[in-house]
Amino acid sequence: MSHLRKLATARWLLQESPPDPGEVSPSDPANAARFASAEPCAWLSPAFPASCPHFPHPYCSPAGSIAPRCHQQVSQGAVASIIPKLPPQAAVQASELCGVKGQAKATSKQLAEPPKHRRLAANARERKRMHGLNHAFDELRSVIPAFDNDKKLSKYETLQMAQIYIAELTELLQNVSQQNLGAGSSLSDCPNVKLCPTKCCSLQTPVAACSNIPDGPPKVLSDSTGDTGSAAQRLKLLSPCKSTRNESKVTSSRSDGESSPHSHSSDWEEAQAESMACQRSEHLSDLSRAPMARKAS
DNA sequence: TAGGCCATCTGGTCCT
DNA sequence: AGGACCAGATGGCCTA
Repeated sequence: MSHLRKLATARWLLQESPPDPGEVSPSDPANAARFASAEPCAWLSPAFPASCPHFPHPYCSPAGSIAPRCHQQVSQGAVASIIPKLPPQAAVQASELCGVKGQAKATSKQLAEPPKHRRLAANARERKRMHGLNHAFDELRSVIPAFDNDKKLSKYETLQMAQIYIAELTELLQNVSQQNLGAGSSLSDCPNVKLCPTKCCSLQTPVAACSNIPDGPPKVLSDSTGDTGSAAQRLKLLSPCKSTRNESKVTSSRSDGESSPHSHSSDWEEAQAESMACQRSEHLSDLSRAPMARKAS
């Protein structure tokens, strides 16, 4: 868990540009306590439930109907394409659910509601829950590296990429820590190295090495190759190889986990890095096989 | 047209 | 008892 906390801070520190208003700074004393908490839920932005300016209530539109995808990156067209799927009763029920919070408790009549109404209410809750899950996936997509593809990452790919991204950031931290121990000079003298400015977390190690570290999370990556020496560069190469990578893709990545998804690319020349990727891919492969085993049972 | 991905519904289970 | 969570089923949309 401490790794995740470090990464939350690392990601913050890697950004040179001022954060978005909605972004959370771990150096903020108010947020420091959150990031210091051992409970991951505490790390979530308090603004999360109302993070979408269009729908103040989480996943409920102002009109009370379900907002299928309450996220800035989702076009209105996408929303419109989903809303009609909702059965009319469900929309009505959802509006009731969305507006009922904080209001009077259920009446005896509501308590004795027929099973059909309960089923509809459960459907609405489930819908809302899944929307929350999708929102979380969207948030995750927004912070992990991705190629400039039109197509967004699938849920499965998003989880894979997040896992790889976290592993690479962790490795980056470890590498720089070792450099810090080995080198006699203070890394804090290097303009490209930033130390966690607060005691909000245990991260007192540099979060960026003095070589080829991108200014921020590589939101959009090109498929250009270059110096593969840094961990950050390797991270680029670990990014999905859909349309921009081709030829020697080892196996295709399937969301049902039937094959071993390999994330490394054909132009990966560093044998060591390739070895690492293979190990990671094997690990991912193991993970991806797990659901199949459960299915088979 | 087949396959992938997704949203939704549904019933079961667990938890508070 | 009611809500959260989960997984299976189903149907729609999109793409190769």
